[in-house]
This record gives sequence, structure tokens and C-alpha cells, in this order.
Amino acid sequence: MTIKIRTLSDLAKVAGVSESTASRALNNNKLIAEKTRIRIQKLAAENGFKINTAARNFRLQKSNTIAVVIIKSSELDQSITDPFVLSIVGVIAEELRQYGYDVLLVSHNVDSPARLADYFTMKRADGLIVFGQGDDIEKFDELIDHQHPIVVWGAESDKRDYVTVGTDNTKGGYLAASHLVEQGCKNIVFSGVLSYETSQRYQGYCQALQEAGYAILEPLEIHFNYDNAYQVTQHMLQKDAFPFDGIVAASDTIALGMIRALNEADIDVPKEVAVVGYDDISVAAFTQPSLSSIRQDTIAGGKALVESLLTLLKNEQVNSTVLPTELLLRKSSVR
Amino acid sequence: MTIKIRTLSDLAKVAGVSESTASRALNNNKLIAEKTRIRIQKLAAENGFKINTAARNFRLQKSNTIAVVIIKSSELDQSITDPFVLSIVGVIAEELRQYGYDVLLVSHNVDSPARLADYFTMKRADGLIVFGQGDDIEKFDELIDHQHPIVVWGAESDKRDYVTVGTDNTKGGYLAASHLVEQGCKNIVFSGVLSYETSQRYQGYCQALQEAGYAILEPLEIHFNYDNAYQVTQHMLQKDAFPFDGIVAASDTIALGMIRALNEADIDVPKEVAVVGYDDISVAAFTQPSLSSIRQDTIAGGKALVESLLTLLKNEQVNSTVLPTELLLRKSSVR
DNA sequence: TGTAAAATTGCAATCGATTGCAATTACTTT
DNA sequence: AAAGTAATTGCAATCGATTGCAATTTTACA
Repeated sequence: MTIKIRTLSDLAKVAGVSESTASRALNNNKLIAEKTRIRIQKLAAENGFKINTAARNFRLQKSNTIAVVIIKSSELDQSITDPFVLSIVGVIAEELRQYGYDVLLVSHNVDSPARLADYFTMKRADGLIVFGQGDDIEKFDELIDHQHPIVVWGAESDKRDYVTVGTDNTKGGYLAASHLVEQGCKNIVFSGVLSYETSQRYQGYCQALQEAGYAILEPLEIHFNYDNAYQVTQHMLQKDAFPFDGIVAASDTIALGMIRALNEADIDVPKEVAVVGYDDISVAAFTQPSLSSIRQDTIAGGKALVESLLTLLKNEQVNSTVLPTELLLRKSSVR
Repeated sequence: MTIKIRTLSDLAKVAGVSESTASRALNNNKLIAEKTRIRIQKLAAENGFKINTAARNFRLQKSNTIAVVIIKSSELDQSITDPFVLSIVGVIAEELRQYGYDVLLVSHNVDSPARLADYFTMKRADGLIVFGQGDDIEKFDELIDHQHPIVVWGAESDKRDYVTVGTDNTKGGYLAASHLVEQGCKNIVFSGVLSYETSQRYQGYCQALQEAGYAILEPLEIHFNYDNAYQVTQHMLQKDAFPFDGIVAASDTIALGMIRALNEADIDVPKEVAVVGYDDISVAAFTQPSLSSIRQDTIAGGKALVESLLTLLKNEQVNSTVLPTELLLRKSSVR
């Protein structure tokens, strides 16, 4: 190896062929005689030559990259560190790798002037998987340009027709709330700021309470992170402003933060306050007490997101997916 | 807006200037008169023109991207879905965003023929943050080319001088094991396959047992995932081959999987078997029983990784970081 | 052997942005 | 007003790979 083969042109020179031949040989183009192809491929391998992806992608006008966008709806929204989101991201990354795609992990502020379509015009991604419809679905819908291959985790929007993958949130909220009703809770509150997705859970909650003839309460303004849930609850307890005996939490993280505050205030869960979480993150079964939760299957979810997106990339139609959901009963809610 | 401004050349044409001027104007180059700059920037903004990153990065020969590489040391290694790793990845993503870098999330098989340096020659990343030294440090060290900006999460290697960020694993193992000794455990086992990082924890464990004059056991071959830990433990229990009264687990995930199996076999934790985990993942405080654990601060870790890498990218020297670590006592180990 | 068809290979344009250097225009200053 | 300096702007090459089409070589067949 006298000179370092850095570019395709170097490779071609050493092989004594033209750049076009070298390029075609590496891409296994049948236009090139098999003998030549093998010779050049071997030469490349021996000299550790790798194609320059940046140049290649630029020329081909595609990025071979899928951006996983996690939308921050506020400064307090730490969904990028939420175990549920991260675990589904892990699944997506692994899945896309098998299809040869790179994964760009991005967190995006709703209020940022940049729009999601920019990822395409800037040629940074061939497709988008988006988390976090946020609280303002109109604003979110504007972000989405369904001219492009985009799949959203969450709830279907009536107004627009982008593809979503998610679980039946209304049913989830309903299951959680009606279970608490059955357990004899009288003062059931929904806990979590209303995003588009969680507002459907809240709808389900409302429906269950209505059927039971109970008063429907305003949801607690708690953000999707553990600390906020803990602090807000602690604060309410200190002010003696916590009259609830049942909680439908919008995420397990929220549920756990609240339970911690309750524990510390010596309030028994589930006897004094019964709690149902949402997501069924992997540790829910091991919390103290173990956490009843509405299951959202991250593996099925991640796979469905990827599959739908890949189909869109092939310019084929895809319908939104609603994954089955169920209530897992554990100790935090069963008296 | 009669014609769509797609490229810099379009923009220049509409603005009535040359491409060079347009380019410089967008980059706020002082060579261009302020009036012109503002005019062109406004034009670009009004027409939603965004620079083509692919073209730009290609021309500039950099990617503006950091690859976060999670190395799979075997098919059973699911570290990309481990909450500890994912949560630190979340921190990294958020941190790098603030510095304007994109994050490429990659899982990489140790046995894959591709080498990490390929990410550079292929111009896919300007720098690498790597997780998972695996069990074969020699093999790993070969992967790492310290000509390039690479920061590794884990333990320092004696042989090579790449930059690492991690916690004091020997101390962690020591703290965990000697605590179990204090609790009166006689038959303490270390649980988790020995990677380079965990073997240091095992060292610490050995040291503690030695000081106590106890027999040192072979570590349990459990992979870094919840299910494997659960299954292996369950299997041992069924075969009546679980003679331990103390467990130093190599991760919280492992600890939780084992505790689940113990719980189901009606073995009391901590009375019959005391358990200490590792990582202090966010839910450790809420498990049943709450999990004693060696803390690894993901926020400090993520920030240190990013900071070190950015320094390397500036062609400056960085030393490896060993973050402080501590034992958090909870119920799983305190009798 | 001659010629048409098939199989290989090469030429040169192209993707879109950046930048050194040259060219032009605008100011100063005498 | 001339000449020199400073401030702007434009020309054209460049980054590395791909690909339509033309050119060349090989094969087939009469």
C-alpha cells in the first residue's frame, strides 16, 4: 500500500479503470464484468476504502437517515429523558439499523421557528418519526407536512391525515378510571398536562366517571417528568390541598413521582390513594408498591412506526395504527 | 413568490447578486455590506429558504454530527434498550443540541467487520461517543482509533490512551460487597457477565470479600437485560441451585430481574437474599423492595462526555474523567 | 472474414454550497 | 480631479460520487 486510497478516484487510478467503472463495481452493477467487479471490490477492501457517505448522499439527493424527533412542548417537558419514549427509541434504532438506515436523534422545540419540513429541504432526513403532539394540535398539525414521509407516535388527528401509530388512549383512560371506580374511589383525579394524546386519556377518564355518576375534576397540571410530579404533589400535600383518593396518571413517571410524595407524607397507596399509571415502563412491576398501569407495547410500537415509515418511503399508502392496550393490575390500585 | 427558491443559486438570482455574495450573506460574513446581508437574509426567511445541509457539510468536509455508538457485544446484549444507557443518551442528545450538533444513534456489533474509524472516513460523524467496551478489551481497543475524536463511557484502559468518562467501578463494587458483608451475608455472589467495566466492579467485590475472609465466587453469567436475569435466576431456583444470600448485581436491570424471580419463589428480599444494584436508574427508589444501588450520575456523565468530546474537537487535550460514585442504601439490602 | 449485436468501459455533467483571489465600486485625501 | 486605499462583490474551482450516453471491445453468426 504505497499511497492511501482515499477517494473513488484514487481507487480507480490504482485499479487502472475509470471512476465510473470503479463506482459501478462497488455498487455491484452488472454492467461491469464480474471479473472487474471482484477485482475492484477486493482492492477496496484490502485498502480499507469506504465510500464517502456525505458525497454519495449528496449526489443521490438522499440522506439514508431517519430523524427521530422528540418535540419539547415546553421547557418543563423532558420527554426526551422519559423512559417510555427512550425505550421506544431504542427499539426504533435497532429496527432501522437492520434496514440500513441511520437514526438522527433530535429534540425540537414546538416554538422554534424551524419547521419539521426543514429536515427534508435541508436534506438531513428521508423520513421522520415524531414524538410529542403537544398540547396544541393545530400548532402541531401545522408542523407536519404530509407531503413528506412522516409517522407520528400518538393519537389520530381529525383535521389532518398524517399517519399515526399509537394506542387507544380513550380506552386506556377509561379502563384506568373505571377500575378505580370499582375499587371504591370517590375522588378520582387525572394527573398530567393535557397534550393531544393525554387529552384523549382524559376523555376516557371523564366517560368512566360520568357513567359512575361522579364529579369530573380538572386535570392536575403536572409535566411529564418525575421531579415535577413529585414536587407538585408534595406542594399540594403541604397545603392540605390533596383531597383525592384515586389518581389516573398520564404516565408512569408521573405516577411514580406522585407516589413518592405520598409515601413520604405517610399516605398509604393504594389504601388511601389508589394509583394507575400509563405506559407500563419496564420497572412498573417492581415499584413500591408495584404500579398498575395501562400498557403501551414499546416493541410493537417501535416496529409499527418503522414499518409504516418504510412503506411511506416506498410511496405506498399506509393507514394509521391503533395498537391494543390493556390495564395491568398491580398493587398500587388494588385494595 | 413566483418561483420556489430551492438553492442558493435561486436565492442569488432573485436577489440579483452572485452565489458567493448570497452564501456570505447567509453566513453573516462581514465582507458583505450589512445592508445587503440583511436584505438577503430577509429574502431567504420570507421564502422559507434553508441551506442544504448535505451539500454544505459535503463542501466543508464535516458532518456536524456526533455519533453515539452503542456496542452490542453479543446477540443477548440489549444495552441499547437499557434504561441507564438510554437515559444518558437522552442527556447527551439534549446537550449536543445546544451546541448545534446532530446526534446519530447507532448500535454496532463488535463482530461486525466495520470499524469505528469508518464513521470518520465515511464522513458520517465528526466525533464519537461510545458505550460498551464489552468483554474483550483488546478487541475493543482495536476498534478505537485514537487519532480521532472519540470519548468512551466506561473504564480506563491501561493499554491505550483514549479518553474515557466513567465512574470508579472498583470502588462501586467494593462498596456494594462490603455493605452486604456488614449486613451479615455469608454467600455473596456477583451477578453479570464480565465486561471490561463490570470486571472492575467484580474486582472491587473480590477485594471486599477478601478483606472479610469470605470465599470468592465465580460471577453469574447474566446478560444486561431484565428478561435474561429473570430467566436465569428462575432456572437456578428451580434446580435448587441458588445458595446465595447476597447479590452484587452489575446493573439495576439485572438486579430487578433477579428480584422478580426471587419474589415469585417466595424468597424474601432482603431478609433471605440481600441485593445491591448498579446505576441507580430513576426508578430504583420505587421498586419493590426499593433497590439499594451504586449511583452513576447520568446527567453529570452525559455532560462530561459531551464536554470532553467538544474539547477534543477543538484539538485540545483532555484527560479521562472518573466521576464520584456512592452507595445508596434502600430496602433491598438493609436488614 | 465481415458485420451486426452484445458486453464493457469511459467521458463529462451534475448535485449545492463555500472561498481564495481578482475585479469592481466607493471613499479619502491631497 | 487624480490617485491611492478601503469596502464590496463576483468568477471559477472545488468537495467525491453517480449515471446517461457515447465509445470501444468482445462475441456471435452468417
